[in-house]
Amino acid sequence: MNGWTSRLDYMVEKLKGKGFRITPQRIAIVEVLANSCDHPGVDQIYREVIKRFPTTSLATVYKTISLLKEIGEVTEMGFGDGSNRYDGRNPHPHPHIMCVKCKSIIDPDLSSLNEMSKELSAETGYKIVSHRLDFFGVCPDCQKKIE
Amino acid sequence: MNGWTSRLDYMVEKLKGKGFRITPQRIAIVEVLANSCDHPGVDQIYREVIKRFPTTSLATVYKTISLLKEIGEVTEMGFGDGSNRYDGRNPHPHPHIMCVKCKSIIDPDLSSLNEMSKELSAETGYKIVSHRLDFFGVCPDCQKKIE
DNA sequence: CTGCATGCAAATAGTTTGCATGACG
DNA sequence: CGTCATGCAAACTATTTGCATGCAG
Repeated sequence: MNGWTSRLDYMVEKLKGKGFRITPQRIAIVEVLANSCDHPGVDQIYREVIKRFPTTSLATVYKTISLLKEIGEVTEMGFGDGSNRYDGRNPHPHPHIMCVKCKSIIDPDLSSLNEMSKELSAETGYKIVSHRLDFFGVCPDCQKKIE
Repeated sequence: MNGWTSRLDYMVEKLKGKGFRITPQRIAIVEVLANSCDHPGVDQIYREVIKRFPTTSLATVYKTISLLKEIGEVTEMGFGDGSNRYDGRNPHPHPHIMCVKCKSIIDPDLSSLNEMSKELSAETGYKIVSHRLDFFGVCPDCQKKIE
């Protein structure tokens, strides 16, 4: 993120370093994940990837995402209703806001989360390893549109 | 919750008030949801219900849960991996902690969430309608068990 | 009685898996 | 060259839906 190496490169190098092979399909998938700011779903990633590698299969997309999840470079955001979205830019837990109308997702700034974890840990005795904080609302654009 | 009427009664009355029919299956399902502190999944609710109404179908469980979600008396907690858990005791958004080993879920005390929503609203222009805050960790019991 | 609720089975959607073929290292 | 990745199709799982029958109001 500091300029002399891109997130794309970082993820590719990490895969390489773990002994995984670098294939054009994987590069394409990682590239979409590294460059998408809109927290894409599998379908969206798939559609982007086949623009450049039309033979790529959905299974490969799933397998690659799964691989990236395992090495901790992609976060899956499950929304119960069978719609997973992915964050490949910042895989560490952080808050999201999803618009309930247009389904867009953004990353708001919000501190005081780590403190919360610690407070919680002390209070409950749990060893906190992760968290998720999602807000649901109506984005400014959708508020303007007449129902 | 204040003694002179139970959560079960409240939910049944609300269903009745909205014009829905009160069937023994619905009572049984609502009862499980109203009395379970462990945030049960559909399978668990189903298994409890057929103890008393062996003919109850899974479809009815799903339909009733869906109904209760619509009238705002049950919260669905989706965990992406196709494992929904439900909270029928306190349907308003509140934090959870799930143990990543035994999958138990408890409700910790944690204030300062509403402030967060307001701060967020002011910052992003979103009209926040809901949120979810889930922590993942290892519960005290599971920490004792040797891996 | 009348219509909504039930229960069964089939349909659906998202995701995973097995296996033969192909290509990275 | 050997092994791992790919792509296809079939398998899976959780959930939804259609429809005939049953029961609540």
